[in-house]
Amino acid sequence: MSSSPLTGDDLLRTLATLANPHRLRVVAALTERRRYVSELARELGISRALLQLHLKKLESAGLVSGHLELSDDGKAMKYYEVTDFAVELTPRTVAAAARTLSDRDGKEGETGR
Amino acid sequence: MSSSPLTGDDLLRTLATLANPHRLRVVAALTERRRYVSELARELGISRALLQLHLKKLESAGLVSGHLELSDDGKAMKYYEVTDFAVELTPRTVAAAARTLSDRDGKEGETGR
DNA sequence: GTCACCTGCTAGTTTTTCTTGGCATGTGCA
DNA sequence: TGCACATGCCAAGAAAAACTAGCAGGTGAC
Repeated sequence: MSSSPLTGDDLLRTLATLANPHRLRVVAALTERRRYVSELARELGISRALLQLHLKKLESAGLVSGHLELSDDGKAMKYYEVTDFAVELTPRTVAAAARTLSDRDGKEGETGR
Repeated sequence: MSSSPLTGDDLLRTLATLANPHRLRVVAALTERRRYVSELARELGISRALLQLHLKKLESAGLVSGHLELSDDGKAMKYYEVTDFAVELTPRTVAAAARTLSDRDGKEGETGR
């Protein structure tokens, strides 16, 4: 329930992260219940390498989180679950966030954040 | 106030469109008041060609709309203003949208739009 | 030992998006 | 006529994101 208005850069990262069909499906699947990487890859019909890349992006954006666990038979499984994010997108919220964007394209390191 | 849940493809388009610092600033500026292209380009400090491209994307995503008008001195000015969009981003809304995604990467032409 | 299943990383290609620069059109004004 | 400002579009290069393929390590079971 982090409905606290994000900074422009965070909003940008969140939007860019969600703006991908695979990642949207990943979030959808994990919303149902948590899953481990290989399981999810099979379910979505994409390669593990690709999925890991998407999971990495989702995780750095704080939308999902992964935890390494040992299954009963001793195998290492990395389980992922969704974070309880909440972002409201309206002209006002976007305008507010835009004002805190770090200079040019987010290259410059600003005070914000 | 179109808080009606978008289809997966529409959500994807909306997210992809907003996931850009220039477009975020454009929305922010237009939220204040409407503006014509050249005016906005000067204000944001970007080239007109670039801005037009961003405006085109924003418009096809339905986030802004432009109207050609004739100024008092007979010049053609294209004024843009923001649309009153509203999108809620939470695991549930994302999951719901993901289920309506057109097959592979949205390449397939579906019924929607 | 060999197979099946789990994780993680990286180099390199392909694809998409972003940007720039130039060119064309039209109006009013000195 | 030449200048200032408006619009629109396109070709081509630059940059960023997506994806593939391959290799590494580890455990349990037959």
